[in-house]
Amino acid sequence: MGQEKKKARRRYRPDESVEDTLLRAAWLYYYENQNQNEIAEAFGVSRATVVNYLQQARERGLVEIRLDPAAFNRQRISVELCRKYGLQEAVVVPGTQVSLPGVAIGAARRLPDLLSPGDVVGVAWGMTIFSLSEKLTRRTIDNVTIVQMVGSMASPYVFAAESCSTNIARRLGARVANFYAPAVLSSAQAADILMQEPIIRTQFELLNKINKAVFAVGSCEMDSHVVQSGIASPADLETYKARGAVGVVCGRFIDAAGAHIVGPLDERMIGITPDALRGLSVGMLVSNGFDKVAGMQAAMLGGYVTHLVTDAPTAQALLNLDT
Amino acid sequence: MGQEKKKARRRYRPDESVEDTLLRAAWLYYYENQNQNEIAEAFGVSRATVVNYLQQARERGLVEIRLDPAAFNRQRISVELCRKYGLQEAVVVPGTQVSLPGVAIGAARRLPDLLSPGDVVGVAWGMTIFSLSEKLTRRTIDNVTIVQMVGSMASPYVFAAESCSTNIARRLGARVANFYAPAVLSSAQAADILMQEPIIRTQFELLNKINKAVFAVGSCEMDSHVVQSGIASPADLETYKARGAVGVVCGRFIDAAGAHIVGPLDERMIGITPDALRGLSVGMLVSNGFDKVAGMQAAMLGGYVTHLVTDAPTAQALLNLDT
DNA sequence: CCCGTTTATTGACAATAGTCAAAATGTAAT
DNA sequence: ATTACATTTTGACTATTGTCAATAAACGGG
Repeated sequence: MGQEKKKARRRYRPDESVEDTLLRAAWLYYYENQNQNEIAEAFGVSRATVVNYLQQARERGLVEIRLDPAAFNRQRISVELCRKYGLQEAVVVPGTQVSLPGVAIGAARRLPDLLSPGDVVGVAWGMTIFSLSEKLTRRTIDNVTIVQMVGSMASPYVFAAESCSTNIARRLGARVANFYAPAVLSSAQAADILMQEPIIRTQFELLNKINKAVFAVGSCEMDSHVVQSGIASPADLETYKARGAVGVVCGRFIDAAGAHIVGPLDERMIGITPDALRGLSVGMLVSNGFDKVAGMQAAMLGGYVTHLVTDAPTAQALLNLDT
Repeated sequence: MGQEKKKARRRYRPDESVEDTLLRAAWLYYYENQNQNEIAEAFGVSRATVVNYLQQARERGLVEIRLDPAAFNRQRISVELCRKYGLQEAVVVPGTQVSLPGVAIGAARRLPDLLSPGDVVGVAWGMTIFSLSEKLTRRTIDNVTIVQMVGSMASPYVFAAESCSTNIARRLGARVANFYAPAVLSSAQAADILMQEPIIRTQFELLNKINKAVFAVGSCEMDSHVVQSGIASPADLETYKARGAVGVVCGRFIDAAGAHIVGPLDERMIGITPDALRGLSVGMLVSNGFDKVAGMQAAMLGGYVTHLVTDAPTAQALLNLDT
């Protein structure tokens, strides 16, 4: 009838679930290499709408773009790190800069692949882990439990400590068990009392069941996370440093060999001890920065780490260290 | 110095392996959402070169774009197919047309996910399987053996029968065991003699070890694959049809319930029998087209199928059938 | 050292994709 | 019905990406 341009004006598409539409669009675009114009025509919508469909499909996790993890492990620097520290895997984020967002992306992309149904995953908290938690894309893994490994603190950063575990759990469609306790109390007695609380005991029982864990190391500089977050005072820090501390894992100080240094703070702390991190099927250390190198090495020598995520400059620094 | 435009003319990048470069480019592009201009600048090359890097990264399988398999299984039509035919999974390729390339892409994208190290995978041959084999992207899975399930024939198509298994094996980095025999011989005696040959016996021993299989069904129309490829004469076809044949699996005729119809041809054939396809951990049926519907249903009722890949129109036709 | 060959790279142009404010549609309350 | 509000879609504009023939560097004899 020669008046095709008179558009049958839009209606919502009720006859088909939204996901089906997104999936169809994504299929044509990514698998059949049709362009947005062709898809728009096939669907009878504008191209801009197709752009939206594709965006939504990506947001919902219907489309996943991933770099082959095996390729990272083939990198020279990664191979050398694995050999030097006996790691299962080292993801070295490319780039010449020390980049927190970079390692967070790297860890976020890798983590879901390392999890299986039934896992109980311990999660520390801090800037790095929080950043990781935000870069994770939605991807449900059945029957996973995320367990906060260290009590919360009023954070010096913009995020709440428990949001690390909570974010991760939400994005993975997992259960979450947070600590309803501060990381450090004012006295050993207070800590003891709290430790008797059923809700805290339950958390510790869960901590005994973790088979995988994700954590960073903190440095022993004065501006480090342990101090900033109020877990340790500058004086505490000095005490531990005098006893050989080179890094912090889950709020606990470790020496150059990775051994847990039990000091005055420890009896007032609520959280996992490093020893419980040994022998897990996945111990993912996510850290970068030259100030962390000593601590990272210690953590690896201590046997807490099976999977390392860091960036190229930090990786190189780790390789340059003496063993 | 004001003369930045004077380009330091290109040299090959020797200091770094090619893959590292590709991986770095892909990282920045896909994970850090930098555009090609930024990457070109960072690398000190032209943007066109970055385009090439990214293309190569995709070709080498460093980048993988995948649609969430779970999403396909959430589709109404897929759920209904699974229920009706007791399948583990039904991948229904979106679209309103019957599309061979479509199902080939669908199967090619799904197949690697279903394989694990150590698998021995039986592969039939035909137009569909060949198409699948060409759409597969390179992705190595350790210690996989691909076994041709049906003897070869001078194919009426452009491809050689054994190229189905060979292509698949190559793309998966797997071993391949092809049949050095025709699918059908002129007499039962000839078949018997051939069956005694060590090289053929070895192949059959391997066929007994397959734990997964990929195949299509053929129709019983006069223009069907079995006839075209010379396995069956039109007269043979009529004989089997008179005995209730509705489809062909691995060159063997099956009835509406999926039972293998043993007829005059069978004793002259070299290849797996349908019964050996039952009980595998993956039996992937890849087929589409209205002429195949009866055969597909028969194959599913016969218990040969755990995973179905088809297109939307064919899927709908399968659902419309009486059981 | 020269010269043909191969490979990697580039610039200019064409094609494709993303953005955003405005308009159309759906929804829910009055 | 009518209105106010939220959501979806759209067109026009801009940004980004892909193509391809031309060109420079590396390679491999003779």
